[in-house]
Amino acid sequence: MVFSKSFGYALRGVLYVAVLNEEKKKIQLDEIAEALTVPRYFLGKVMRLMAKEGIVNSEKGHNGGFSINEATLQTSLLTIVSLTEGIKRSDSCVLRFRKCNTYNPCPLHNEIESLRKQWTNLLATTVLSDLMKKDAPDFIRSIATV
Amino acid sequence: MVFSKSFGYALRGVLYVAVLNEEKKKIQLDEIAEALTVPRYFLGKVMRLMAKEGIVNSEKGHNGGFSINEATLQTSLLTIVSLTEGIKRSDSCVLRFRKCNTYNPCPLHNEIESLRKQWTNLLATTVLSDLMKKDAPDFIRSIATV
DNA sequence: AGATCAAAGGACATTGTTGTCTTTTATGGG
DNA sequence: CCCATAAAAGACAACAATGTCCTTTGATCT
Repeated sequence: MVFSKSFGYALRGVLYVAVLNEEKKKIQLDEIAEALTVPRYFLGKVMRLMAKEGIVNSEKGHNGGFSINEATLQTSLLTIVSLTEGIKRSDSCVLRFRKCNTYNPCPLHNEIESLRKQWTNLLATTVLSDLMKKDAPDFIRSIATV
Repeated sequence: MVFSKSFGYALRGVLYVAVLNEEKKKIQLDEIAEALTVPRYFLGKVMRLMAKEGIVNSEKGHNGGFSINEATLQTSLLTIVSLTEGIKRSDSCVLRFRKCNTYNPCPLHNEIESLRKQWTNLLATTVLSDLMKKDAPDFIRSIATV
């Protein structure tokens, strides 16, 4: 129930671009990294992945930078988790028992499945716009550092 | 909601010792590692930690090996998680927002806290004896490999 | 066209987890 | 007392996640 740093950088980076969309359409990596106090080049890789997956737009050169698109605000947390966590948190048994599944469940299988479903459901139904506050400066403060 | 390999090795190693207690009191590392198909020396470190924390007993030399004690079967999953996961999965915000807490909650704070509590409660109230089956061979098969 | 800007991409360092091997220490048996 | 045995302990290798730096690519502006 703890996600990678990559996930945190991705989420907060995209949210930063999204919340500033009213003010300026294009945001540069340097600004994001500084505002969020996040390692610049590592954030670059993460944002690149977000752009490649169509969650944000990115443009090179003069007046380049990251900007939101039609998909951005409707992107679910589950999408970002999936992209940044790889296949790590798959459906393997939490207790790391052998061949634990519906037909051959470990002793906690049902309880764990129930929690896992609630958890996945929360991530799947929460989209980025659900997380944003109207008050941009206040919101930025809330995502500024870990 | 996925634990480290160390956790899995610790849990399954201790369970193996516990379920064989009827047959023989002392179990050697070699046997555990082979039965569970687990890296021997790494398991050694993990079992050493379990012994140091009093979750199992260990004795050197002739007729040495690991054995259970009064605490073993009453050890909770939360205890083993805490020992093997360090302080990683602490109470920091799952969304990795800044200073997220009761007074300054992130947008998902309450939902996440609720799930986190259910999860912690499950781990805290489940002890090793809850996981074990009467049928030792069958149980060993169920924990034999990941 | 040339200069400049900003993301893309690749090389490499650091750190933490996992895995392997060797030596040391403690215990019981002959 | 000496030897065999088994865990303890420490050194080191492999691997993945994270973090840093440098070069390349593509776009815009003059």
